[in-house]
Amino acid sequence: MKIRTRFAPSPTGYLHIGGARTALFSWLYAKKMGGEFVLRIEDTDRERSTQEAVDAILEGMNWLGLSHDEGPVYQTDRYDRYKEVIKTLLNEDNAYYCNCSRERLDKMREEQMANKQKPKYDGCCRDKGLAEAEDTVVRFKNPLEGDVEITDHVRGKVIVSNQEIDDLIIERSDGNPTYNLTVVVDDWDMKISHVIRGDDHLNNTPRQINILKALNAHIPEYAHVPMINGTDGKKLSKRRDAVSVMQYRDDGYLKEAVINYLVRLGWSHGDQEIFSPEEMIEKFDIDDINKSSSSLSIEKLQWLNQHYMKQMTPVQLAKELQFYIKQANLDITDGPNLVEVMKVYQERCSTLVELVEDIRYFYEDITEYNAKQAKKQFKPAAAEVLQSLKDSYEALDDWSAEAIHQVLENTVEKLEIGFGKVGQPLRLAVTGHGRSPSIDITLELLGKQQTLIRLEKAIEFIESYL
RNA sequence: GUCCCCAUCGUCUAGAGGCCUAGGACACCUGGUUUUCAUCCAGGCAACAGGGGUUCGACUCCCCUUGGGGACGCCA
Repeated sequence: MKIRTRFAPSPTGYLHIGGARTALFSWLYAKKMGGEFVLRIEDTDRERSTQEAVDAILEGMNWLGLSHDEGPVYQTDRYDRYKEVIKTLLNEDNAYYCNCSRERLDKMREEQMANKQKPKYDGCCRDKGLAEAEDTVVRFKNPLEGDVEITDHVRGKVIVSNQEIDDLIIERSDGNPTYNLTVVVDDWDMKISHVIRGDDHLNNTPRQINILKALNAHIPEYAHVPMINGTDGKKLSKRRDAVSVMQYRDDGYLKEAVINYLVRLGWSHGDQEIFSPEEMIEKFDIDDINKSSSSLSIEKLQWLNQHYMKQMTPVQLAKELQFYIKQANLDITDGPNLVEVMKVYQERCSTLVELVEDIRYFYEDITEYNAKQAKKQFKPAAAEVLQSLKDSYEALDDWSAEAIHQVLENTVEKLEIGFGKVGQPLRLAVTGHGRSPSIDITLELLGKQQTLIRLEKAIEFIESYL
């Protein structure tokens, strides 16, 4: 049998990080098995589904490179089919019309809760043989006795008593089918062999299996993957955590890092931390997915991101950075060649956003000096050092890192002070803060003219301070 | 409340009864390299939730407790 997996989000918001991981797992498994990955949009909730959300999900999938082999299939395009299945269920006495009012249902639930019982539909209309009417819904006739057994690739065997499951609504009073019916029909029709989805659906599985059985349909294999918690170990929260996948891109993370981070959340292969896409496909297996939920760790993501940034070629990195340069409103037309800057900067940052900010001084005037550094480096004596450097650099024709470095050494010797007393004030003068690549390379990239201007400014700054 | 699921360092995890004095990674700390920062290298701190069984022997199996999560919708 051909392996077919699917990702079936409901378009009520962006693609969130947990959904992305589920999609990744489904995608990896399909790829590994030489199967197909289907994208299905579960938009039967007409109230909440939006086109913007569909676009956002597609954008997220696209960014991560989780391409689908089939779809996107929209459930709203398949209403005729759902109607047909519901009719079959009705005809075969596996479903019935129900005219219980919402008020009655609400009241019943309340009473059951008060009686320390699990709220369940009491089957009031189950044997009434009601006909379709204005306010009727269709309910599935769940078996009254026996157990449902789920064999899950992550959980193992899970057994649920049918007494725990009530007669769920499969068609709303407005004629729209509901989730539990549509997933079942779609997974069946689309010949989905493996349903890989979030843990939150585990409780729905027994009722879905019952519907499948009533339909005499093939029951797929299941893998319910655990949830992802926020950085504090609690449920993901929009306020604390970056939940949307695109937020990670905007925050300066490479898709390679995000994918690698996600694959290791709930899955592992021995002690290996870094996986190329090919390795992931080769080594991933749904039987190796962990049972317990995991928490997000931005530090680890940052480490992975830095790893992938270091691994890129300067040209690739420069290309990748374009998006962030635009976002940061930085104009790089005047200043050193970006690729050259990447060469000396790519090991120094953990996100692309940070990288843009770190190289900003090459392309824009310094508006202020880092206060802490200024206090430390811009002491009165530094003005003299900077003046000496400025004089020497002014006279320097060969603006190469080697020559620049030679000047530095000469200055150290001439003034009889330590390297730190020269290098650090100089670094602060030209970059505005205390960190940069080797100071000679930094100056070379910055250029002679800018170097002299900034030295002059720094000297003025120190003198005005006195 | 009822049902279902889960439980190893702060975090991600290895561990499928003896290989465990519980391994790796991130973070953190220390030292080295670096005129700075970062990288890199060396080292360190740090966990089997608790209690009962089963067994010659439990991180590994069973039960209970505790703690966390999920479901209980005319949402998906």
